[in-house]
Amino acid sequence: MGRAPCCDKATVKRGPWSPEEDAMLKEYIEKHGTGGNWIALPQNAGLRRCGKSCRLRWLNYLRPNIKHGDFTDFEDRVICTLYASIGSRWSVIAAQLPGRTDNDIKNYWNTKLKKKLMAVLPAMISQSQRTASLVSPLQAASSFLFSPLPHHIPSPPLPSLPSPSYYLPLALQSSPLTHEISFENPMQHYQLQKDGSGSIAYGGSSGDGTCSSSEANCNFSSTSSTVGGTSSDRSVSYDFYPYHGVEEKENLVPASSGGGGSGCTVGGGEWTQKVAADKAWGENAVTADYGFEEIKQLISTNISTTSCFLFDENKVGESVYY
DNA sequence: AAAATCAGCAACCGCTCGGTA
DNA sequence: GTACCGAGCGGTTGCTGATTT
Repeated sequence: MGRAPCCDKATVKRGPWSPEEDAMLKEYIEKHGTGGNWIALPQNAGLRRCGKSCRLRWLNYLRPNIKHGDFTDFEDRVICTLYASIGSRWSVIAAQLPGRTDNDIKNYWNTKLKKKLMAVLPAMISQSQRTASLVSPLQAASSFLFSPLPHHIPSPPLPSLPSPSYYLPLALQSSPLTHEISFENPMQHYQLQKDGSGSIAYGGSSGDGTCSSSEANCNFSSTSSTVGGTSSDRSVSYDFYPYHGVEEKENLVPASSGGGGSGCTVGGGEWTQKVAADKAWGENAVTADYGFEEIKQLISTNISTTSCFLFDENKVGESVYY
């Protein structure tokens, strides 16, 4: 037996919304709010629409401060970085981009961003293979696609951040920041140091957790991490997007209790994702025929190498977790 | 100029999750 | 403890305008 439909499809209007319907819905919600009951709302508002349809229309189109149109490089980066970290959780990604809806981002990814990456990656991969570059194909692709972020983004001081070292992509950082503050503070400078296990962990500096607009090394994005030291000492400066709004299970796990120094784990392992070893850039031949998963894995691999810095010199090609 | 193809996006569908009786 | 219900989410569909043949 199937689930009962949420509304009577025979009496409910479907398809595109007319301006009149938009006006009715907008007027009703502005006057009365949603009342936390989308099912009853269309009837109260005098609309012959399904409650779900009303909700969708409001959230994706009529809600105030909705941004439509071109996505900026900054938004592209946020989407790519978060997609690599958490996958297709569009609502979470949308929460990081004020004015953007999950539907918008999803459409944008599927129609443009994915293709953009696909178009550039093959060339970048072959280049990195030719030059045995330390820069991953996706890093190169990202640099190619996205110009550096402007340094004039206002950055009021951030609250202190936890100081322990972490083995997680900082894109998964659960921050107490408000949405607005988070947006105003898209960058956070972290120092990474190689630890004794061969992995490199984050070392957040709680006392100096600000990133003023005048700081020249505020190069947000995992794909544009700058190597702050020599390749031998592997001291790396890393700038990240303070991610918040994730569930408890996604919270950072301190290195001391986490993956034992051999991997990047998330929560109780529920979000642990295996990245196929043979997708590791530079390790094996990579074809230009990328599918959705391949792109994700490539990005993930990139995140692993630039955000987690978990490449184990002794076990090259071993599965990487994040 | 017309037909075919492509791309973008709004909207729908069905599932999961959380709250509650 | 469980069944039910509504909200929310992500995947998919289908319409429409743009572009190509």
